[in-house]
Amino acid sequence: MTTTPGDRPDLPTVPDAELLRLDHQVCFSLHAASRAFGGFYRQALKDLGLTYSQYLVMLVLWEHGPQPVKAIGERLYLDSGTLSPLLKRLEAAGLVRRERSREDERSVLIEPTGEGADLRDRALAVPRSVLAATGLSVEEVLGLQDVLRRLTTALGETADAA
Amino acid sequence: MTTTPGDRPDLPTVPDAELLRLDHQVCFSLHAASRAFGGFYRQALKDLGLTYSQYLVMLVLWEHGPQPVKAIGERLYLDSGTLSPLLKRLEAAGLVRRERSREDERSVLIEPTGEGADLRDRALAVPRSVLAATGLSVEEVLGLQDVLRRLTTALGETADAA
DNA sequence: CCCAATCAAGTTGTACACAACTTAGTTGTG
DNA sequence: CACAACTAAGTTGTGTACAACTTGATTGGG
Repeated sequence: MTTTPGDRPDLPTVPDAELLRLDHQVCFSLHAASRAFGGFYRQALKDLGLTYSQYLVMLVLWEHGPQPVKAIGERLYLDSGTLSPLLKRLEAAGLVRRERSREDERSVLIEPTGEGADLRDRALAVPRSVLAATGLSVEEVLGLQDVLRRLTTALGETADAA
Repeated sequence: MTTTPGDRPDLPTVPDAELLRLDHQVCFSLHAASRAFGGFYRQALKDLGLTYSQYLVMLVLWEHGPQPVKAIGERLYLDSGTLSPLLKRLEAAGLVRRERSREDERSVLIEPTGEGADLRDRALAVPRSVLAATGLSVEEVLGLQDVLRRLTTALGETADAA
């Protein structure tokens, strides 16, 4: 016990109840903020006919062009169990095409349709309203992202270790 | 590029692509961090037989005692659509009792069983390992929480407005 | 007193997320 | 060449989230 994360020699004597409360607040405030974001995006994306996760996939396609399911999954940290049905829904909505690769028959290439590509212009309104809605300064946003990325990396590594 | 974030008067001229990318990173890094946390908790809670959300409910019950579904929902920002099935699973696991209130027959009181109360001691190990796994200093954790809480509030308010 | 509005839970339907598994295609090595 | 190991998608099952709705209880205004 008495885990000392780095820079202070005197934080060991944190009582159980405090630790529990601190922990509760970290994981929970993150969870709550993520869901609040989800709620905002649900509104903002409603007339584009996209869910938040579908929007993330379209962002990847708009930014990096056609690519296999695997590559999309690596960018978004999602596996085929999540992406396969999601991509089928995007296909059913007429926004992407799914095409089995000739070079490697295991791979399926995802590419935006004309309609999917056109959607990008309308999607530009979304980030503007989101940025305004956060009420955060740009410095805070950048700082937040830095902490979150380190957190994601650290948690990912310990998960691998376990 | 005109990458002058924040404190200058000339930030309006942020090009579309930048805005889109910034936005992508905020919502996505939050989403990714939240899911990384989820993965870590999945491991840490496995031998307690709890999911992350069930753990949050138990935290509320351990900290504030027996209370109606409504109150739990207000603390965790969850509605009955999420809580009702979750609480049934906790009941089936023998960790809580659900009892219709006599004063107000609409309300259902949730209270930990003996087994549910006992689980608290074993759960104390979880926050220790989580705190260690984050790799963050206490200052960073507190700063993070502050930003996240303001973010949640701000996004919640604009959602109400819409 | 009565009934419309409100309220707490629960239900239904959709969409992630993810573990565990299956299927089919590819690759490296003996 | 053969075949085991690996890989990419997809499938299945469980568990959140959340909108929209239903049910039954409570309450406030006329």
